[in-house]
Amino acid sequence: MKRPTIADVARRAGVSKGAVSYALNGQPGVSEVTRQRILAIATEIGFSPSSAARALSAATAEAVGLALCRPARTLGIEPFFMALISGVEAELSARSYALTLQVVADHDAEIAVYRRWWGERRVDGVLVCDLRTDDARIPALEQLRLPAVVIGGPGGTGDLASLWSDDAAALTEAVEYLVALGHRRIARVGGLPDLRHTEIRTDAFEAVCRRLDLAEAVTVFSDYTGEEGGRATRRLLSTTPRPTAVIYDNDVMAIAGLSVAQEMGLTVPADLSIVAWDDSPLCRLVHPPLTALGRDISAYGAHAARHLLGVIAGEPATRARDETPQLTPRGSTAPPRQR
Amino acid sequence: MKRPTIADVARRAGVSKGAVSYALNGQPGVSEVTRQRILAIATEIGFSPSSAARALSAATAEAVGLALCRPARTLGIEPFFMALISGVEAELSARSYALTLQVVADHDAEIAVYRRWWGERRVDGVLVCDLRTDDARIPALEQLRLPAVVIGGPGGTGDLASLWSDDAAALTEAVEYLVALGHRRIARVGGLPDLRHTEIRTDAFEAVCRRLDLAEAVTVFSDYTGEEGGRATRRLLSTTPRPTAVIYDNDVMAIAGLSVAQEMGLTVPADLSIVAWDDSPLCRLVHPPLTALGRDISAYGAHAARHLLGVIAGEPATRARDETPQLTPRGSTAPPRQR
DNA sequence: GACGTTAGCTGAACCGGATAAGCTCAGCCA
DNA sequence: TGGCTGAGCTTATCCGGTTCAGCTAACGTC
Repeated sequence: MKRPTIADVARRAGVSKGAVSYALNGQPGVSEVTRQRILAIATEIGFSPSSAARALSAATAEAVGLALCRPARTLGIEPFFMALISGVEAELSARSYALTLQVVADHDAEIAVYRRWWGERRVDGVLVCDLRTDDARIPALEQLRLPAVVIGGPGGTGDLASLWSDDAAALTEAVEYLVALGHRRIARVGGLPDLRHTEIRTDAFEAVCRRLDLAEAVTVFSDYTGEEGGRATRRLLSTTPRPTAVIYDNDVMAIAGLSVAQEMGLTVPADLSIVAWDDSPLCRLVHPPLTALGRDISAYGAHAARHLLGVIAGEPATRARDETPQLTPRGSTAPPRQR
Repeated sequence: MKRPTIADVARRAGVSKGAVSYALNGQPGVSEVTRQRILAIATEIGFSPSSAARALSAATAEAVGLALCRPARTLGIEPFFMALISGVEAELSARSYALTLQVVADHDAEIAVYRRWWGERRVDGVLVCDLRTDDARIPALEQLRLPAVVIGGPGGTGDLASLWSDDAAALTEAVEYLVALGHRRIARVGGLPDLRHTEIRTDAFEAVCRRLDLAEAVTVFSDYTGEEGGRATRRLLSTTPRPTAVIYDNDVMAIAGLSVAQEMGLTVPADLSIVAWDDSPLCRLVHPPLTALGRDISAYGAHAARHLLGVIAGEPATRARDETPQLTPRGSTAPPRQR
C-alpha cells in the first residue's frame, strides 16, 4: 500500500499542490466548492500529511518531549508518572501533538537529550519533572530557548514557565488534622532530599511543628522505594518516645510503612496513624485504607501540557498554580491510644 | 541561539553540504583528514541533523510508536506498563530511536492512530499490547504493511512478528505447586476475558485441574482493578466449600484480594493461599509478601524493541519466545489448614 | 470601454538533509 | 605527451510539505 502524498491529492482533484495545502489547512485562497472537493478526495484516499515534510517547512515538530530521570526500578512502582503521562497525552492528542518519551540516567544525560532534541528539531517543547534545588537543567533550557514547562516549584524555575501545587499548604493541613486528633509526636518519611518539593515540604513541616509547639519535627529522608520506606519506618518506630503518626512522601513508602508497623505488632491506627501523599488506588487496596493527600494527577498532567502548548504558541512563560492536594481521611488515622 | 544546520558546518569547514553528509555518516567520498576536520567542527558548534529533514529524504522516522489502550484509571496502577516502557526505551535510545506514546480509548481509535502514524510517516514501526482474541488491529496493520511486533500470543498474531511468554506453563507450575502443598480447591481471578493471554491462562488452568483431578476449575473474570479484584475475591470466598487457594491475574488484584480475605477474618496463608501474576515490588510491600509468578518485564520490553528494530531493518517477522514466568514462593502460600 | 480590484488559482522557491551524477586533478602507464 | 583511473570533492536533484509572488478571468466602476 503506497502512502498518498499531497501530489496524489492534487492530481486527483485536478489542482496544484498549493491549492491542496490551502484547502486542508483552512487557509483562504480556494473557493468553498474546491475546498470541499479536495477534502473529500483527501479523506477518500486516506491522506495525512507527512509530519517530516511539515516539520521541515513549518519548522515545528508537532511533538512534545518528556524525559524521565529515575531508575527503572522506581519508575514502575509509583502510579504517579503513568497517571501524569495519561493526562499529558489526553491534552496533546486532542490537538494531534505527539508525545516523545525518553528515560535517562541522570541530569547530565537529560540535558544532553534536550540539546539533541533541540538540534534535531524533534520536539517543540519539553516538560520537566522532579525539579531539584539548584537544578542544572533550568539554565541549560534557558540557554537553548527551548519552550519548557517545569512541573514543580514554586521557586527555582528561573525564567521558565512552571506549574506547581501548594504542597506546603497541604502538608500543613495534614499536620493540623493529626494535631486535632490529639497527636503531638508526628514524624515524616520524606523523599529524596535534593528534590525541590521535598525541601518545600520539609520547611513547611518544620514551620507548622514550631507554630503548634509540637515535639521536634523529625524527617527521615528516603528514595520513594518500598524497601527504603520500610527501613525508615523501622528506624522511626524504634526511637523513644515513639511517634504516634507518620506522614509519608508517597504512597508506596506509606504502604511499606504500614506493613512494617503491623509486623512490629502495632495496630494501625490505634498505635500509629499513617498519612500518605499521592493518593492512588493503592491506598484503598490495603487494610486499613490509607488517609492520603491526593490530587487529580491526570488533570495535573493535562494542565501542564496545556500550559506548554501555550508557551510554544508564544504566550508568556507564567507560573501557574494547580489545585492544592486534598486530605482524604480513611482508616489509617485516628486519635492516639491513651497511655 | 540559532540551531546549526549542515550548511553551517559546511561553511565553517570550507566544503560542500554533500561532503559534510558523507563525513558524518561514515560514507566514503571524503578523505580521512577532511572527515576529522568536519567532525570536529560539527561537535564544536553542537550540530545534530534535523530529524525531519533526514526523515524526509531517507524515508525513515527513527521513531517507534506505542499505543496504550487502557483507561487512565487502570493504566496508572499496574507497574507493568511503566516497566515495559522503560525496557523498550533503554533499547531504543541506545540506537537513538525515539519512542512516541499515545493513549487511546479503544481498538478503533488505536487503528486510526496507526493509520495516521503510517500516513504521517511518524513512526517506522509499532509495538502492539494487550492482544485480544480475534483482534481487529492485526489485519489492519497487515494491510498497512506497517512493521509491528505483537506483545502476546502464541496464536492470533497473523503474519505479524510477535513476542510471547509461556503463560500456560507458568500457570501449570503454580497449580502444581499449590497441589504439592496439599490444596485441592483452587480458584482463579482472571483478567479481561477477551484478552488472548487470559484465554490462554484459562485454558491451561482447566487443563491442569482436569489432569490433576481437582475440583471444578472456577475462574472469575475481572478488569485488573483493585475494586473488581476485591469484589471477585469476596464472591469466591462466600461459596461453600470455600477455595483454599486463589491465583490472581495481576498484582493489584492479588493485593486487593489479600485485603478482603483479612477483612473477612481469614488468615493468609493458613486459611487461604494467594498467588499473584506480575511479580513487582508491590508484592513485597504487603504482609505477608505475595508468592508470585514473575519475570523481568523491563527485559521483556527490551526484547520486544530489539525484535521490532530487526523487523524494521527487514528481517523476517518471526515469533520469538521470551523467558517463562518464574514462581517465587513467599509468605502468602502454605499448606491448607486441616479442618 | 478602459481601468482597477479581487477571488481563485498556479508555479516556484524553500526548509535541511541524502545521494546520484559530474567534475577536477594527481598519479600512473603506454 | 596523451589517455586512463580513481580519490575527493561539488553540483543538482529529490523527499513532501508551506508559502509567496504572479497570473488570469470575472466583476464593478466611472
